[in-house]
Amino acid sequence: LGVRLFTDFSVPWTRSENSCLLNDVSHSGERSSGSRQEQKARTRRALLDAGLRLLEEQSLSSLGLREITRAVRIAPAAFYRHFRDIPDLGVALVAEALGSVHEMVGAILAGQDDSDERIEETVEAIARYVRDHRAHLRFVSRERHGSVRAVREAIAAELSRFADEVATALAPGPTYAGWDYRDMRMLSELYVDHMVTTAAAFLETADADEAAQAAREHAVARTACRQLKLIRTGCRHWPAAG
Amino acid sequence: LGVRLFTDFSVPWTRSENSCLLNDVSHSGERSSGSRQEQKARTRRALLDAGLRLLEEQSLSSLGLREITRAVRIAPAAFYRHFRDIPDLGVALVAEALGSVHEMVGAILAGQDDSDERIEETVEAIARYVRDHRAHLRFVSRERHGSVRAVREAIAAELSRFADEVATALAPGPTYAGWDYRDMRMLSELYVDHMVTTAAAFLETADADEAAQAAREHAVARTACRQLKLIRTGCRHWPAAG
DNA sequence: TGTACATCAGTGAACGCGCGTTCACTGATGTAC
DNA sequence: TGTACATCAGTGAACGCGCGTTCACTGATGTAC
Repeated sequence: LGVRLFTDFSVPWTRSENSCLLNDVSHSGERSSGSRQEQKARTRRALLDAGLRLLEEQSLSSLGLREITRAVRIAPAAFYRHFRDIPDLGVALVAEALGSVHEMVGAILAGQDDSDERIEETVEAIARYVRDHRAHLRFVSRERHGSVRAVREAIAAELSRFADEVATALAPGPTYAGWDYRDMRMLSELYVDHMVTTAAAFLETADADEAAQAAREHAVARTACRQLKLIRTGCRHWPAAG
Repeated sequence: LGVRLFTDFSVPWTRSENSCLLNDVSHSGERSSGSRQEQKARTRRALLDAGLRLLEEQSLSSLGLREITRAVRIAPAAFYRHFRDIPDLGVALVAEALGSVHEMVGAILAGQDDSDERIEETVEAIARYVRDHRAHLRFVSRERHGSVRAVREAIAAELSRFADEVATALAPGPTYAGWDYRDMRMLSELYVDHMVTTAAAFLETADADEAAQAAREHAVARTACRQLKLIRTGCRHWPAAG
């Protein structure tokens, strides 16, 4: 057993849909035990990667099982060794995509203050994160309101966790001394929604011309910073005197 | 020529995919001139309605041309008399959906002040609008970041127009006396994004239990109101003193 | 008013195609003795 | 260390099906005289 996995999309050179290729992933140096499950894990990864790549230009509900297995160069039926169906793969992608966002959010929240510099660093962190995880975030942004219920719910659950984390991290700050739970929650939801909107805006700055893209990113960042500063100003004077 | 158009989804009673039905839409009372184009317009409407209905549970990229024509009970080929392809129908739906939102936004902006009552009326207007135009708004929310470029761009263009309208309407207010164009633009974009997010949240309150749905709607409305009040507070103290 | 002709929305059959799922199978990896 | 057996990731052929698009067509509506 063993198959060379492809995640590139080069045109196949054979006419047959599923070409059988010799294994060239030798495990000679590794401890033999576990190599079967390692191979399985590698195929699973290849399926997720290929799916993610295909999802940059389409939505989950139109993604074909055969399309993915073709990209990975395995037989269609092999898909079922790893996922029940396409939505199941989608849920796995959500876990992967938003799991790693938790780290970024944690880093942003650590040692939080509300200085201008902090806001600018936060927006810059989002910009960087989008640049480095474009495919994952495009997927989440697209499927957040997509037609696959299980995926929508998985995303909503993760975003709700983000709101919890933000609320917990901010609450001890001096700005929020008199705030009740509802206030903290509405603020953290506003921040999370703003983060999602900003990330989506960064995603849409993609441009063939590198300079043009940088300029558009800069514009999005400036707007996002001002909006965060406006919200911060609101926080400092909350609840409103009149 | 003439065909009875169906927009209901009842199970067909014949085994043949396209059953030919007698015309029962008589035009006897109408002036004969224009009745051909009226019939065409009626079919077009039926296609849009059926598409919209099907799109409540799927995304545009997975919507089938045959699926729509089956719902309307016309031959698949007849679709091409009205739209070039499915994305083309999608763009028509965007124009329809967001065209009517312009009216609501206009009504909200007319005689704008920033009292608590005003904010609550605004959120209530959004809730009502979502209740009355669920399918249209679900479609827009889903396709805003969907995989069909033409539709995404049409939506983005409309939202940008909303931001313009909001900026123009708010600018004369006393609160915004010292604001430059960039500030007004970032604020109006924040408002538009917030409106979109809130509308999407209302969409997701759908629940079989009517009382449960009302409760969830109320929770969304309360949060949205507080967020708008927070932003308003920010506006009143903008630019930040420290 | 009546007749001959043009228009064109909708038909229905045909096409080639790729889809998701099933199934018995293969053969390398892993294990028990 | 060697042998016999179990496991199971991946195979490849087959299935029935619905898809988007094309085409020559039909026949009611509309128009010119």
